[in-house]
Amino acid sequence: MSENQFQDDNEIVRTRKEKLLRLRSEENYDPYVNETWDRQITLNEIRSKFENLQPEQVDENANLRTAGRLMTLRRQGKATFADLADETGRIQLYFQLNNVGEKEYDFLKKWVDSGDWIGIVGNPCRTKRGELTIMVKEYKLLSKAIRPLPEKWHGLTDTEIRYRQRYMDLIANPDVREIFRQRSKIISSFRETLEAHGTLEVETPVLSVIAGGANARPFKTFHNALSVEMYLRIAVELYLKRLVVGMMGRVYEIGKNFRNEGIDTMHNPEFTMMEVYWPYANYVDMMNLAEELIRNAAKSIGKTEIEWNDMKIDLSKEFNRLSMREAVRKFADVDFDAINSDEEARKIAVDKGLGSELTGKESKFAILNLFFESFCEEKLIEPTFILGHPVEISPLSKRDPENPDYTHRFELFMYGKEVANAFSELNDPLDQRARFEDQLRKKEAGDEEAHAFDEDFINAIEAGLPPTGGMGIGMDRIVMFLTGARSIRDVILFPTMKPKA
RNA sequence: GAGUCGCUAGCUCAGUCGGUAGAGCACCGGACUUUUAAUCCGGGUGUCGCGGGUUCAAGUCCCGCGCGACUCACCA
Repeated sequence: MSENQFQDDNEIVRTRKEKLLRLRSEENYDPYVNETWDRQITLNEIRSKFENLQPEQVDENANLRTAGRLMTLRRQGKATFADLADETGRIQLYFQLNNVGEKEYDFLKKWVDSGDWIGIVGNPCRTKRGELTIMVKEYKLLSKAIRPLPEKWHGLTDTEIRYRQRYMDLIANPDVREIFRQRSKIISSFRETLEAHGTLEVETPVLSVIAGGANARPFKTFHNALSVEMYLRIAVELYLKRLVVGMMGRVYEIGKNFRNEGIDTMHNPEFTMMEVYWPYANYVDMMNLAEELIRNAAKSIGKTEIEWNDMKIDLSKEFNRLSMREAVRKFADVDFDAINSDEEARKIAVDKGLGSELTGKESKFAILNLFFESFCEEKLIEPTFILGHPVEISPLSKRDPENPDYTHRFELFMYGKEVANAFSELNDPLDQRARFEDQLRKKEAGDEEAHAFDEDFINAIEAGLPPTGGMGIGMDRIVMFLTGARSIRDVILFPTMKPKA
C-alpha cells in the first residue's frame, strides 16, 4: 500500500482506509479474511414468514441467521437501528447493548459503517410503529466498504456514473436490479419455450474469418498464432443453417452479436440475439413461434399488457399481419404493384419528398423498402408482422413462388421498431450463389454492409438444406419493451461507453 | 456526423450583474436504549470536466477540447 494511495482519496475514503488499518492493529480483526457465513434465510423470506407478527410481539424461538449490506445506521447511544439489504429486499435491524453485549456493541459503534457487509443472528419482532425488525443477538462484520454509498434519499441519478459504475447503480437503485432480474426471466422463458418445441441450444463461433448472416459492418481483430485477420460475428445464421444441414434438427442460439455501428437508445455495439432454425417449417411457423415466445416471456414477468413510452399494448391479442406493399399502400398511399419500372418508382419517390435519399440507380424494390422505412415503420405500434420483402434486400430468403421478386419473409415491428426478422430459408444452392454474387457486386460498388460471400456456406447448402424456417429476435429490445426501459443501456448491465480520458 | 442541454464536495443540487465556494444528505467529534429521510450540538472535506483567452478580478464572459443525456442523421 503506497502513500500516494491516501493522497488521491477524498476525505471519506481516506478516513475509512485509516479506520481499516486501525481495526487490524487495535482489534486484531481483518474484515477481509472471512470466507463464509452460514446464511439460512433471505430477508424477503423473513418478511413473508413473519408477516403476521403483531406490533410489539417478538418470536423468541426463530433464531434467524441472515446477512447483507448495511444501508443506513441510526445510532442512538446504547441502541442502534440499521437497514440491512440483500438481493431479495431490505429489513430493519435493532442492536441493543443489552442484547449483543457491551464488547460487541462497542465494536459496532467503533468499527461498523454503512456500506459494510455483516452476518447477523437474531429474532424477529415488530415495532410499535409496525416495522418488522430483527433484534440482533450476534453479528459478524463480514467485509468493509471503504467507499461511501450514494446518497440515501435521492440515490444515484447521474447517468454517466450509473452506466460506468453499474455496481453503484445496482446498490443505490433496487429497481435497476429488478429490471435485470426480469431480463433473466425473459431469456429463461425464451429457452423454455424453444426447448418445449424440441429445439436444441447450440454455440457457434464468435470469431470467424467471414462475418456473414446480416448486412452490417463487423469488428475486426487479429489472431496472433494463426496470423490471420478475424471478425466478431454479426449474426449466427449461417452457422445454424450449417447445423440443420448436418442433421441436428431444431437448433437455437442466444448470444452476443457485434456490429460496428453508432450508439443510441436502440443500439449498442454488442447486443444479444436469439436465432432459431426449424427444419420442415416455414416463415408462417416462425410467426406463430414469435407470438408464443413474446407472450410467454411477458407472462414470465407477470404481464399480458405492456407499456413503453406511454403506449400500451395488449399482447393477448393476435399480432397484425400486413405485407410490405400493403403497408406502403396504407401509410404512403402508393401502390407498388401498379409500378412497372424503376424510373417510375424513383419519380414517385421524388414526388413524395424522398429525392434526397436517391442516387438515381435504385430499383423499384429498393424504393419500396425506402417507402416502408420512411413512412410505415414508425406507425407500427401494435405488434405487426410485415411480410413479403423484395428478393433484392433478402439474400438468404426463399422466393415467393407466386411472385418471385418477393420472398417468404417477415419482420416483426412493435413500438415502431424492428424486433424480429424471419424467413423461409433459401435452400436452392444455385440461387444462393447468385444472391451472394449480387451482394458481391454491391460490395464492390462501395456498399460496406453488403453480405459477405461465404463459399463454405454454399458448399453446405449444396449438401442439402431441408425446407427450413428461421428467425432472429433482438433480445435487448424485447426486454426494453416488456420492462418499459426507455434506453437499451438500461437493459444491458455494462453498456459500451467511450473511455473517459 | 449535426443540434440542444449538462459536467460545482462522496451523492443530490444551488451559485444573482464577473468581486472571499454554498445547502441537504453522507462523513468526522459529542449527547441519546423504539428509530425508520431519527433528533440535538459542533466541524466544510473542493483540480467548479480539461486547456487557452478577456479582465485588476472568471464557477460565471469568449474560444477550443473531453465525457454524458436527449433529438435528428446513420444503422435490415
